[in-house]
Amino acid sequence: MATIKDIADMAGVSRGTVDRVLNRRGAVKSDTANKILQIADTLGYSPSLAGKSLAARKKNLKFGYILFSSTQSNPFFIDVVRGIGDGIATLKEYGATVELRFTTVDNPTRQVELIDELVALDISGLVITPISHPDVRARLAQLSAAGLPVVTANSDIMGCGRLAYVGSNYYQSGETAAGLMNLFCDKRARIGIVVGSPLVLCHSERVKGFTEQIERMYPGLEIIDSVINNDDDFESFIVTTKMLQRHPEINALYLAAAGIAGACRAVRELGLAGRVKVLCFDSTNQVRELMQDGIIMAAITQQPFTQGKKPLEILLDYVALGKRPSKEYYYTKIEIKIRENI
Amino acid sequence: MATIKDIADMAGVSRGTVDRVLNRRGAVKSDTANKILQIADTLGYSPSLAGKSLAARKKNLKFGYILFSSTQSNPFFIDVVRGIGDGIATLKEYGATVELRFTTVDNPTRQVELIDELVALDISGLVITPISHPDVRARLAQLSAAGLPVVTANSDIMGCGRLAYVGSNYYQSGETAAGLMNLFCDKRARIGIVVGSPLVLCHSERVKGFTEQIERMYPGLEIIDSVINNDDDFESFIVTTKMLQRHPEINALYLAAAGIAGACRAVRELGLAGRVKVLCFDSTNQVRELMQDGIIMAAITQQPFTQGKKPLEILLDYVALGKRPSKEYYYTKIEIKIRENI
DNA sequence: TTGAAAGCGCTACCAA
DNA sequence: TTGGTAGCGCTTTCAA
Repeated sequence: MATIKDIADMAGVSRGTVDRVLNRRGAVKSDTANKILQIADTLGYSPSLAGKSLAARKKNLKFGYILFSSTQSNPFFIDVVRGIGDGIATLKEYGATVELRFTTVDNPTRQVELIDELVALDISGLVITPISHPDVRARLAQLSAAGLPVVTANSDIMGCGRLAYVGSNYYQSGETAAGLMNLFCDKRARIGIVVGSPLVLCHSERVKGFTEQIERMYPGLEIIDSVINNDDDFESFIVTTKMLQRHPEINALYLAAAGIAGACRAVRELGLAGRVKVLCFDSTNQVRELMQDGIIMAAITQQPFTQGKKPLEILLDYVALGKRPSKEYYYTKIEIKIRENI
Repeated sequence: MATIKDIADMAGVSRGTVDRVLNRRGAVKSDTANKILQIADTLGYSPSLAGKSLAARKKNLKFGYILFSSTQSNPFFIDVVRGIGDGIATLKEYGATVELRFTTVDNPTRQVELIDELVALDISGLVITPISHPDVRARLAQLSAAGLPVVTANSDIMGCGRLAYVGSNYYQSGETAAGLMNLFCDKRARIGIVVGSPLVLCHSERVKGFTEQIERMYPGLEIIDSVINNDDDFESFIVTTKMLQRHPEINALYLAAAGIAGACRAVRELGLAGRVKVLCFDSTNQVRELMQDGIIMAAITQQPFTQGKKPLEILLDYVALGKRPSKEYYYTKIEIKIRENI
């Protein structure tokens, strides 16, 4: 519980000097500096967050947050937005504010525009759910290089020099799905896959992890067919129905995208409820109900709340408290939900 | 982002007066008080934690923490202790310290002694993993009545007037186990149960939730037999072996206690690996390995870290920031772990 | 019943 | 290269 004042007293210097040494601002004679570091070390000094936070108020920090997909189109993002709200409340402690913007998944140009808009607002940090597009990557790389800390959330983008990524490990989620499927089907299944779009990175990673883990570990699982539903319930119903009719031997469905209700409706209308085992991602009220009805066996979930909030905390620590994130990848927990624990 | 100063200025009074009104200390003329409350309301005032935390340092708060079972006897508590350590670090911000004591599960007299020892140290809050015994309950009730805030952790005790409970919902864990068993065994299983001791509340709740959920929802699951292992690996091996020999029709094991390795060894030595499906609680390195080997299918876990840390935060909020806990039961998440996501 | 001021730990700024 | 000081929001104490 040593404070800067303690150190200053012991070293016979002023608090300003100690501050300069510990935070590398301004020049200090190396003798004094060493002495101060030495004392700080033996005292086990660790700065008080409360003190820092109080002092940071004068800075009037502002952060930017760009999220793709609005809450309407995908219920998953409702909890992400709740997390962001909670993060904003925390930042208020530091007198910091957040500028939040939304984009759609398919408009990289617009996303770059939004980035520029926020930068013009003089933000000192940016959280973004980046669209996988060279233009976005280039703009982010440029900003990072210029010293603006960037944190990616929910979806990552390589080689842009960002500070950290917060989100799910989609590949491992896919592996987990494979393991679950193996247990649920007693090591023997013929599987149909429904995916949103091969272009959405998180969906394709989920499929990749799933198939590769099956190849490695579960020879009894066989992937029969795979269809695309573009995350749309109606399309999902159509393509799933067709797949199940085409391959009556399918006895398990792996839903790696949204459009879950549509796929489940296909199962139900073909009279396959309970006979075809269904595994999906993310938990919504719809999923909950479908579990109660015995259509869906299990859902693998992310931590949307954390994925909304944590990135802001990382930026704050970095900018206001001078603390680099302790790791580059903040993978959230991969949870398995069934009827009883959802 | 209104501050006490803002309110004071607008009301034309001093900060002291505002403080007296907002925190109900000292007497204030009701006219002034109303005016201040009114202004605070329209400004949407919410106190700054940083400010409070800084001011709280002068109080030199001290809390007590009594945990039963040492880290040696039960690996689950290693993570609980890690959580406590993290909580202590947080409290340091507030200049608060924690006195930590350990007891064994079977010595309520000793636990009461420890409580008294801590009270003599003039603590302003107590976290305890209480032993289910009238003496403990009575002492806690007495302290709570006298105004000492008490939070129970990991295990609860009724009717002692405690502020809150942080821990798992063991009954619901049992229900979740039933649901999982049903999915893993394709709605049809003959189950053997291994339990630590019918006297340990959390074990009996796990069994109760399990059997009741089976009665309600899963008619294909049949409980064949149940044995007691006193949480000991060697005993566990013996009784599990005997049970499996006595009932060769058993094809699923529900392990509701410690002594997991012993039970699994019985399965292995009888050549039943893979044929008898094993479900257990809490994740340790042993459990991890047994999953890799395909002996254990899944583990249902608590959140030991949170269960160690959260109680301290609740006490701090209550004592230092004057914030009552938002709920009485802080149930931690019931997680399902398989080979891929453990 | 109220006001004034000091102090909790840290940072920023000005003066030396 | 260093010291001194004011101020962030809140609590507490002393004086009025």
